[in-house]
Amino acid sequence: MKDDVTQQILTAAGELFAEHGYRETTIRDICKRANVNVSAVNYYFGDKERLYVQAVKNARLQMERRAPMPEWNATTPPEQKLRQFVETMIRRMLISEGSSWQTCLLTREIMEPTRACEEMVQESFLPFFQLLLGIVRELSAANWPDHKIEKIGMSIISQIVHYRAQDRIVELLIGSNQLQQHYRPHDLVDHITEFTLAALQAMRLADQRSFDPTASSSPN
Amino acid sequence: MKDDVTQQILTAAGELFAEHGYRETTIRDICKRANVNVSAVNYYFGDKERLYVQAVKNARLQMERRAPMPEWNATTPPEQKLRQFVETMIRRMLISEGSSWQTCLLTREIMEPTRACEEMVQESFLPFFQLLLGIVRELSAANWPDHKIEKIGMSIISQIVHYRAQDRIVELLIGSNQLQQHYRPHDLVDHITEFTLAALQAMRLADQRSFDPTASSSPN
DNA sequence: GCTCGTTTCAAACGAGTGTTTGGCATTCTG
DNA sequence: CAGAATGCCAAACACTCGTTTGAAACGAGC
Repeated sequence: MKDDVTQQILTAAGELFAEHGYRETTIRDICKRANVNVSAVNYYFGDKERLYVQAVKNARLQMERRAPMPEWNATTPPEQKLRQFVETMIRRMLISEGSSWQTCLLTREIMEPTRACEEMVQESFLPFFQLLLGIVRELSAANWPDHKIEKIGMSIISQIVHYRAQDRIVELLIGSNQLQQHYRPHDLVDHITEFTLAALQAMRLADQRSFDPTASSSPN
Repeated sequence: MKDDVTQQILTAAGELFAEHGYRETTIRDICKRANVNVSAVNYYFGDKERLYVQAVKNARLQMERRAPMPEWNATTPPEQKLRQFVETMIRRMLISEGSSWQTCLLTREIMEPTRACEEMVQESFLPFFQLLLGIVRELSAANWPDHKIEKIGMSIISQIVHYRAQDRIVELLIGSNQLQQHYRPHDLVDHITEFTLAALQAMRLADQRSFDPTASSSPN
């Protein structure tokens, strides 16, 4: 019975924290949704802050379980890896079955980090980002410095995160009609992959040209 | 004297709202910083929410005044326009003289829109975004549909906003050493412009090739 | 059936917050 | 100058919220 109650509280808390944020969510609201007494939070979790940290961790684990990274072997081309990376991240961020309170909560934590943030970064984001950098490295010229690879990685991440973190603004800028028609997860994966691969291709080409100006002489 | 007091309150409120958010800043904190009595807020602004809306508007006007868009004529090449657009937006978002509470406050409003958001979008963001779309259109193939242009615009915006909205995560991912060394505003303008122009160039090329496969036959 | 540890509950506590109030000081006005 | 209007202030009010409390209900083990 104990595990049952804690899980009920964790879920209710996750949903409410995701929707309204830490400060705007009251323990009373959480307990009402979880059908438990107000003092249950303090009894099982100590205080509101520790409940929040647990709820964030719970959300992260659920999210990773829902959209795991695909497995690759040595022959998988980097273009395919990049596409699948973007696909996985979009799935984690934007899947709208039940509109995924898990990612909403984690996005809040990205935008305004609290004590729950550091574990999230260490356990999840840093390895995830390193994986991306490896893919980008495969698609880059050999002589590019690390900080250039990292900036490209940031450019990729930012495009994906944008549609979750600034979703309200996106809707206001392009209208909800366009949004439903042309901004489905699949469309976004296509666009972001295409845009990124195009950029990398042209940057490799420009780099190569600067060493070997005879390759092509078309100006502009 | 009246204008003096309201301006003092607006500034104090803007700084505190930017740093701690709406809910976490109290009227008492604002009035203490502004050296006025607690009841001054209700006397001059009605209530806390209306003060917040005014503070956001005030911040937006100050930000636009600080980093106006450059003037262009008919002969300005679109590549230069894009670079200057990115430069202006980076300056608005990231200038750290006094670490610009104005943009912090506006970024909060982007991430979690309140009643103050709609005016900000209508008055500032929408025309700004339309301007960007015009530039992108100049750099695109003639047959690309509107939603493709818009997605490219989003890719540009997102790269810039990312460094303000997710700045804590950026620091955790790349380390504060790297951040100070390679992520100065100027470096970011360079990278984002280069990345975007490269993407557009290769996308134009790919588009052109699909109509005229004889242009180049290099595989990969 | 009794006991003891655990879980649940209604009620209360105490700190913090937005807002109001009633009066005092200052400034404008006829 | 008298009086009205405005600006300003300390105190109080009303309410919310996180947390605590003390007792009741429950359940396993002897």
